[in-house]
Amino acid sequence: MHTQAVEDYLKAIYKLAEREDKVTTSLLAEFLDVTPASATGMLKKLKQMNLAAYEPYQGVSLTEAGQKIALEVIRHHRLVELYLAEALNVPWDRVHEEAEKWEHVLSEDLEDRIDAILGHPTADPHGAPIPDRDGTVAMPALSTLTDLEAGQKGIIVEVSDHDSELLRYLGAMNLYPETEFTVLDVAPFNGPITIRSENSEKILGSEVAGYIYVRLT
Amino acid sequence: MHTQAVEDYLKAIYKLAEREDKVTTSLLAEFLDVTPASATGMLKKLKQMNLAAYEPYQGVSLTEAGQKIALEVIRHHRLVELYLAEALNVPWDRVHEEAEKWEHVLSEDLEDRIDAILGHPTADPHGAPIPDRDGTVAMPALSTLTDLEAGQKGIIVEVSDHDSELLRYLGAMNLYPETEFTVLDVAPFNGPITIRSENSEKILGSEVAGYIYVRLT
DNA sequence: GATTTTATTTAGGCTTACCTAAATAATATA
DNA sequence: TATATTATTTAGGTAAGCCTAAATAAAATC
Repeated sequence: MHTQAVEDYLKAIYKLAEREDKVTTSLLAEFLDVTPASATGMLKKLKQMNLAAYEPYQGVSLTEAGQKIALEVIRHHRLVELYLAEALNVPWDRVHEEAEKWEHVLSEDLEDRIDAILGHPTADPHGAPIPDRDGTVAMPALSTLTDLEAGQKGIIVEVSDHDSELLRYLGAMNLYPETEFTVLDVAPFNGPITIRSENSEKILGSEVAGYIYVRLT
Repeated sequence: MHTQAVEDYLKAIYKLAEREDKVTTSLLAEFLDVTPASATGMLKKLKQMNLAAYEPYQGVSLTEAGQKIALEVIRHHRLVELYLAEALNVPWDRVHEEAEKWEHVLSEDLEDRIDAILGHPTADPHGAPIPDRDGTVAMPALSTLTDLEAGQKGIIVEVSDHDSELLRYLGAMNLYPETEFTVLDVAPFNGPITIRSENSEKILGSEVAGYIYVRLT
């Protein structure tokens, strides 16, 4: 078993690598809310443990072993999030922070029980995919709502879970994963996007729209 | 929030004080599986924080503040144990170790949800009382099975949860809390005790019988 | 190409909670 | 009472994981 800090770093590197082409020390440090110096120290350690490929000044990436652990942690996290939402009715804007603590104390046995009770789910409450036990994840190429044009129809697949304020806002508008919609209007110059879903019109600013990942239907 | 080590020490002191008239450094150290020197260090710290009354060479006891925290931790632990057993079907000989990890990451909000789902229970799967939110515990004076004589009837209230081997043994015999029984025979010289419960006779060695807490009916 | 700015690393410290070994206090025994 | 045994504490050290400040490398700008 690795320390919580090691697990957190691996998870962070994995997540950053998904959306940045180079994971730098300072990016990682900012993400984890530590100083770059602390991140440097941990990166050396991760390299030492063969969990990350790291060359000074050149950024970092995960080794296969590191990625495996990262995916295990993410699997724990997302299973717990879903369990909290489904079984304990924790509102979706709070599951993230609770799961952040639980993911590190979940035994494999309990993971299996939760997985079974939930019926081997494939996505967490925000629509993020739950990695398999063996470390495979479905990673469909998604658009964000800002990529669409008036007239297009789609379905919400996932929403960013980093800001709970955003989640409350979306929840209040009933914009959850699986929600279908039609784009009615896209105002120019990064203006608001108007959509129709569940028979009501909703107007979203472009920043919010950028946090909503969709699939065209 | 206190560190996990602080919480563990407070809980240990509370539990030891229940059954020993003096909680010494070495007793505590043995219970927590650390060296007496380490325990001394933590006791100084707990005194410093006003959580424990401690005089060198004189043993330790909890202050009111310390006891409050200890009871909160124990409440968390026992609620989680029960939840694991009821909701996730974790066998009763394993709930203790899982709860040991969870008790430190349980938010008050989640505690409330679990408490409500379980219907505000008063005892964990081993029959140990669950402290109230405000820190009150029912502490009935219990006998152990070894205190009884042939012919007496009783009900199992609680069993010791420290040894999972014991729990499996008792579980195999269906001797859970709430089980009613009649003492048929008590062999002399700490010999085996024969009881009848659920229409079958069971013979228990005196060591095992000493771990079973009962109430006469 | 020289200089400034930004990114990153190194150096040295801190805290928590543990350890071992040595010293001292309390208790038991002769 | 003197001595031996046991219990406890003190002293000094280790490992993680964080910090700040100073040094250095890389990139951007003149």
